[in-house]
Amino acid sequence: MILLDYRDKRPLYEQVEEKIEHLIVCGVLKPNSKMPSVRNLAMELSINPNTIQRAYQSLEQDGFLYTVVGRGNFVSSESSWQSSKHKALTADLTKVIEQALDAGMSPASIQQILDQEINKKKEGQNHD
Amino acid sequence: MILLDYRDKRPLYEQVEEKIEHLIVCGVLKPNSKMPSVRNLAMELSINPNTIQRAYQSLEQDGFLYTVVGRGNFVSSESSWQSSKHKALTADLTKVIEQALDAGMSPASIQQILDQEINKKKEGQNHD
DNA sequence: GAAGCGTATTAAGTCACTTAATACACTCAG
DNA sequence: CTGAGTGTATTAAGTGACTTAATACGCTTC
Repeated sequence: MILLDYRDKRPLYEQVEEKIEHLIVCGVLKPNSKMPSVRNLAMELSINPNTIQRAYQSLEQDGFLYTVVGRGNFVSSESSWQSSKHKALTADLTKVIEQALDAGMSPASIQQILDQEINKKKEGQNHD
Repeated sequence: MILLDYRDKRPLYEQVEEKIEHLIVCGVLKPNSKMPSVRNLAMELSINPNTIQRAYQSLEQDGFLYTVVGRGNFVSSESSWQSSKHKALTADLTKVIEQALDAGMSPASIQQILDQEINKKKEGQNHD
């Protein structure tokens, strides 16, 4: 299910987290399907259950999983993690824009950057 | 000139950096005026010269100071650090907007956030 | 009540980062 | 051209946060 890379400098729980998120977003793991138990997955990867636990906890925070104590972890519905991602992005955008305005950057400059990125995105899609 | 706060959890060089940046932005330190030498300021604050050196180096990177080897550090012109700040902000904005678009956020949503922040800023200025 | 599950607490290990010690290189006044 | 001033490079010590593990606890189901 998952392959760890020990040459990767990032922590193990982050690798686990990232790969599971990918499997969910890509639709490999379907909503409401059961995830492996923290112990099983830990055994499979030869690491400590707490490491899996930490990954699962983060994934729950981000809306990708939900937990039923004593029963296991399950994949959330798409709407759940989509709204979660949306919230996070909104927070990031708000913060950066606030900073820019506080530092005296003109609204027009920011608008220009936004338009530019939107165009770049469009170009990337339909290059006919 | 500067007072260190040892209860502050942030590193010393960051405190020094921040306070000097503030003095420059506020116009207390005038362009082309000479900064204290790394040794003098270190002595005054009873810390290691390398710590001051590190702060000065960051400030140079950010366009607040310029160095003449063997002579000392000097305050940069306003245009220098203004353009530096502008660049950093532009990079931040570009990155976050890219992320948002890649994650499928609609241009309209982003536009809405921007407009909202611009209005908030305006309100804060002329509350008559 | 036993076997499965998630969870809490604690501690060991490690690693990046901050700070310092020290030696080197440049500039300029005398 | 020397010495006192300046910035700079290298190396190492210290420390603190973070990752991971060991272990014990509590819930759910059959």
